[in-house]
Amino acid sequence: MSSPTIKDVARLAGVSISTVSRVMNDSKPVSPEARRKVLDAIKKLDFKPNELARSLVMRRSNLIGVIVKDIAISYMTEMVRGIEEVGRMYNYDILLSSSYGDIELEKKIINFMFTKQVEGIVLISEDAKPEVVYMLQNQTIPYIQLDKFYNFNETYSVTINYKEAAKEMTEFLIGKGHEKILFVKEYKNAIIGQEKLKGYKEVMDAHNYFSREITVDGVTDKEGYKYGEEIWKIIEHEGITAAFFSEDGLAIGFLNYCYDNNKKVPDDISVAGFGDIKISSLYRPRLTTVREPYYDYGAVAVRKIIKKIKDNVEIDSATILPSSIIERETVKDIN
Amino acid sequence: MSSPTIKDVARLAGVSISTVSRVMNDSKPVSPEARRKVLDAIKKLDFKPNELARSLVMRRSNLIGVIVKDIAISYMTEMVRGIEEVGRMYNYDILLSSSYGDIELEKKIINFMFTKQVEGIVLISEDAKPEVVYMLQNQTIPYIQLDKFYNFNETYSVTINYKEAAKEMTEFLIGKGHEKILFVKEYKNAIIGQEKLKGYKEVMDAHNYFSREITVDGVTDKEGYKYGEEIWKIIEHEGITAAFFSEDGLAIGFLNYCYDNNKKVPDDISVAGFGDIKISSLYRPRLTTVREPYYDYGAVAVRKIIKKIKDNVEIDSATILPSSIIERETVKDIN
DNA sequence: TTGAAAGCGCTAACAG
DNA sequence: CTGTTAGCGCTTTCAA
Repeated sequence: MSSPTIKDVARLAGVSISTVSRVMNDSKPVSPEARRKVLDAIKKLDFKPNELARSLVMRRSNLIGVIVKDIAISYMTEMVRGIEEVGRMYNYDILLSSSYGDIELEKKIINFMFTKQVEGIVLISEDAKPEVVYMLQNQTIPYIQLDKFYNFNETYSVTINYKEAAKEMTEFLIGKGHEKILFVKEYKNAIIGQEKLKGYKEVMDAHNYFSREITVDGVTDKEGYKYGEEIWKIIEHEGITAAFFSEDGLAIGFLNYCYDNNKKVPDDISVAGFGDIKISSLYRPRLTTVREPYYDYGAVAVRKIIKKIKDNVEIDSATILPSSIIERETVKDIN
Repeated sequence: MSSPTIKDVARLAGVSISTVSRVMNDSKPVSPEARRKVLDAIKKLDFKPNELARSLVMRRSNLIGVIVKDIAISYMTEMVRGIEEVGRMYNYDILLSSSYGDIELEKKIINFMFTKQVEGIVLISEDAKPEVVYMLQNQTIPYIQLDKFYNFNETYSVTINYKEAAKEMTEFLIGKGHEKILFVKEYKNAIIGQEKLKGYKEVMDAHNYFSREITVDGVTDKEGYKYGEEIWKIIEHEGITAAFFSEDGLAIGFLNYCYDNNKKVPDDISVAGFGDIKISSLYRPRLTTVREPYYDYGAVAVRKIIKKIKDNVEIDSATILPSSIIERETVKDIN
């Protein structure tokens, strides 16, 4: 009934369990004769080693715990993909859990992952709470935080240079002839949002253009839509020609608002986003935006974790990846 | 250095490891005194039981293996969400792997999951190959297949009644005054696509309307776009007023084609989809479509698996969930 | 109510 | 090259 064990294989092959173990792992020389018998027995019994037992004795679970806020958020999915693909290259498997932003649940999940003996953790929670970060810091398993909005510099992470990226986009807009640019910033105290804002401001200042911002309470299309009217008022009132959203979700929501209210993009207003989430290239008009390498965030993160596991060498706390401007259809050249 | 074990707790508490185990699991009466000492020790050492060891002896991993074609496909994500949320309710964790449609990899993953002692498997591969299904059938771990395009009736699954749903949508379109309706079908031999087509045809026949179909080699917006021109020719040539796509992805691609080629939806052509994937309600104009309960597919699937695990009672091979028509903006009332 | 001991399936000295 | 043995960290008889 229950699956065969190494013992069954040994018995059938007429050797000891050590020999079986040795051929399975190629860990020590085994005579061709014995090897053949073992291999035969394995095939005959359709034997599959119990990884749990192996993990127990090896003290290696080959598991990476991934905690996401919500797997349905498309950019998180991209990250998970990166994690999974390179994880598999190194024979690591993914234990996945969603926290839905519930901090107590998140803490429970982390503890739970410890009990499952994960060898590393990547936390994708958008806005990890200090308590949680603290938990992670005060233990020995390597971890990386992949937070799109908040990130604590003391923590291991992989990001782009948000400020530089925002500067580039602002320059891009200016290059297209825009001087009155509105910056729409996510959340109130999102650290990363602040960075983007800084970049925008620096460039505007350098050009002696008047900078104008509005902060929106959220990051999704819902909020972009909700604030549409308010944003539009500013646009009209101040003669804004381009709106630079700190998040694609917000931009898409605003695009929806425009569609529903008969404002033409980019004729009536140019809009730029930040992130290049999946929908941005699918939507019409296609969103011009800053591309963040989500897949690579994940890929690099596991790579760092695995390196730490293998070599136990301290990893640099932050890795900065390149970003780029993706020009599509929502920004008009008004030169 | 390494984390404390049950032995350490026992030593510190001055009791045997059995006693520690008993208080952890409430498995047998323990004197209040001993319990207190154990609890103290646990707290003092910040002891976390090793689930691997426990699983080994209990022969229960509390793991459900989930194999998806690609986690970045949005409806799959929804399913995974359902799996995860109800899984957690029963204390099951998700071991996630993507197959990217590679059948050899898929088989490897399945075997691998067996070695990890998963207690159940849910396979979300869009078009599981017979070989793979065969593997699943010839072993004892419960499994469920969640395939959107192909599904083998002999296999455990949870779906909607595709034919009925397509009938409803066709009736809906007719109710809006459309008589010349084009059905755009995914793939060549997708069984589920056939079902939808049947539903459409039955209704058209019943009304004595001429049915017209085209089969497209794919299911995503890419193909919907690619076939846009061909579809449009048919529309013009045959005076079609509404196009019913067997998949939302296809419909979105076609909507993009229309946008890029200055065809107005729904003024020039009405379009309906099937699935209600995430983008369908975000896109403008919003897509009128058939809603499939993706989250519930996943939720019901695990529930069935867990029931099988717990009660070892045979589960009905297919569960049919309700679907519904979501009326939005892409279908015009031409009555 | 408790502890000793066996064992889950496997790996890794150790001796031969 | 091979078998014996001692665990990995935990649960669970079995006696006491």
